[in-house]
Amino acid sequence: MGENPDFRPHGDEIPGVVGGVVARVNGLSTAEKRERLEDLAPEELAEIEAEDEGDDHDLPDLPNVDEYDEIRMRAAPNPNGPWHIGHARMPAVIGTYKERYDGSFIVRFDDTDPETKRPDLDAYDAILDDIAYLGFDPDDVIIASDRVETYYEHARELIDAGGAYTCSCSGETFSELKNGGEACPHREKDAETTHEEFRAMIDGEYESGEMVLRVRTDIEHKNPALRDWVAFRMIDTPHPREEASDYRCWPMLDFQSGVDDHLTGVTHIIRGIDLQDSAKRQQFVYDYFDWEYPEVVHWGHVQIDAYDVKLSTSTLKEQIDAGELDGWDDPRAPTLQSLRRRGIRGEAVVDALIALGTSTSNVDLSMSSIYAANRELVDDDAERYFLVRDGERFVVEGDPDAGHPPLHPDHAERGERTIPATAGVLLEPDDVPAAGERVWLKGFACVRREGDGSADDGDAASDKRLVVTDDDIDAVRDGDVDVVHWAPAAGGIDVRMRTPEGDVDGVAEPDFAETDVDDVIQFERIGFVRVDEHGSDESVVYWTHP
RNA sequence: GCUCCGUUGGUGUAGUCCGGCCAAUCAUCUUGCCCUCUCACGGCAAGGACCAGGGUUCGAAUCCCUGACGGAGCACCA
Repeated sequence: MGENPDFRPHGDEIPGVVGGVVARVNGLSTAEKRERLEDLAPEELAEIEAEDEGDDHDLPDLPNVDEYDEIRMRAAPNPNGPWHIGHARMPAVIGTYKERYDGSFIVRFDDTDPETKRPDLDAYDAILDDIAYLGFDPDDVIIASDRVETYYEHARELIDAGGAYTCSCSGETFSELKNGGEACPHREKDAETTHEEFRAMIDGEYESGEMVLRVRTDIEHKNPALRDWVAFRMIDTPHPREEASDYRCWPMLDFQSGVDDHLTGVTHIIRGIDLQDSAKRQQFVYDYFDWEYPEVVHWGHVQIDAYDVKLSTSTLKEQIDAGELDGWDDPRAPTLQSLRRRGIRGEAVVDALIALGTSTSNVDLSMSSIYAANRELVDDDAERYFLVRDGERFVVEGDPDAGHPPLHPDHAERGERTIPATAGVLLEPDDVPAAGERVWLKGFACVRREGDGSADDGDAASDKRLVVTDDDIDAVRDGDVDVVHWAPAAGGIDVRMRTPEGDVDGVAEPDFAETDVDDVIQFERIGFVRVDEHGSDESVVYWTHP
C-alpha cells in the first residue's frame, strides 16, 4: 500500500482477501513451501537460507567490525579480590567475541588507586585463575602500575597541547565553580607553570589533596560530569606492589584507561553503564592527541537471585573477615571460586552469561540458568549414589541380601553398585511408609512396613520392620508404590554436604567411597554434588544443583 | 537540581535502525502427561509479555510527544 495509495481506504478488506491464501500456504509442509518458492522466486529462497546460516549467535555483532584488521578487546579489572559471578560477564563476552572474530583479549589490571581501592596482592593471580576457570586464555596481561611513566609522558604532551592545567583548588571549591559553569583561576595559567607544578607532583612535593592535574574540556558543557575532570592526583599511601611503591602522583581511571586503550590498540571497549560518561570525558583527551576513539558497548548491572549476600567484592571481604563466610569459596558466597568448588563448570557460567546479551538495562541472572547449563554438561558423566539424611533405621526381613542399582541409568555398561541390607536400612523420614504400606527400595525390592513404631523398645525396634513382599515392578508401574533411595544401617559412609543454605549431614552407601575427589556425582533424588574430600571420619561433598 | 540511558511473560532474550511476513522467537521456569526401579536425562503439551496515555498511518512492539517507573554520572573510586 505504500506503493499503491489507492488501496489505502480498503485496508480493512485485505485480511478477507488474502486470508484464504495464507491459510493454504501455512498448511503446506516446509519442503512443499521451499519447492514452491524455488519456482516462484529462487533469489528470495537464497536470501532466506543465507540468513538462517549466520543467525545462531547469542550475542549481537560488534559495531563496525569491518573497519578493523583485528578486533582487540580488554578486560580491565580492579584487582581488589577474587571475582564474583557478575565479573565473569566481561571475560565471557570478550572471550566469545574473540573466538567469533579471531581477535585478541587483553587483561589489564587498572590498579592506579593505592588507597581507596587498594589492590590486593593475591587478587592479580586469583583473577587470572578465575579467567582460566571460565575457559579463556588472555593474549596479554598488563598492569597499569607498571606503566606510570607512560602516563606521565602523555600528561606532558597534553600540557604542551594546551589540554591540561595544574589546579590547587579544594574539591569543594572547584565543584561549586564547576556546577556554576565557572572556570577556576588556575585554568588560564601558562603551560610552563603547569609543567613546573606537574613535575613537582611527580617528585612528590605535594601532600595528598594539594594539587591535581585537570584536563581542560569545556567548563560550560551542559553535562556537569564532563567539565574539567581530574587526570592526576596525589596519594600519600604507597602502592602495595613494590615495583610501584615510590609513586605518589597517580592517574585517574579516565586518563589511564583512555591512554592505555589507544596504546594497546583496543578497537572495542565493553564496559558497564557506570562508565557511560567515560567515553565522552576521554574524547577530549583523544581530540588533543588526534586519536580515534574505539567502539564502545555498554551494559547494565547483573543481579543474581538465590543469594542473600550482595554482589560486591568489598562486602564479601568484610563477611569473610568477620567469619560469616569460611572464605572466597564458601558455598554460600556468590563467587566463581565457590561455583568451581561446587562442581559447576566455567563453561556453564559462560553459557548463562552470554545468554544475557549486552543490553544497557540491568538484568537479573537466575542461578537456575547456570544450573541448567551445567546439568547438561555433567549429567551423562555423573554416577549415581544414595545419600540418606536424618536416616530412620529399619530391620529388613526376607531376601535378597543386597541391592544393586546401576551406576548410571543410561549406561548399564558402567556396572552397578552393591548396597548390603542384612544389617537393616536407613530411610529418610519423608520416605517412611505408614504401617502396612509398601515402598520400593530402589535397586533392592518392594517392602511392606510392619509395626507402627509405637513400641519403641530401642535401637532395632521390633515394630520398625520392613518385610520384603513378592510384588514385582508392576507395583511401581501401576503407581501404587513409590521408589525411594536408602542406605545400609551399618557400613555406610558419613557425609557432610555443604550447600548454599548450610551444611547437611547424611549417610551414603558404601560404594560412594570409590568416587574420586573432584568427581561430580548425583545423589539420587537429592541432586548433584562434587566430591571434595574423603576424610577418615567423614567425606565432604559440595552441593552443585538439583 | 543538572546530564545521560533504559522499560517485550517469573527470569533472560529475538524482533525496534528500515512500520505490514508479530495472533511476538528461543531458552530457562511452572504445571500436566509419557518414559523411567531418581523428583536426573529425554519426549509431548499447556501457562505466561510488547510500561501508560496521546499522536502519525489503511496499518505501530517498531516512528513522534507526554508521563510513570527504573538505572547511571555530576569523586582528588574503579
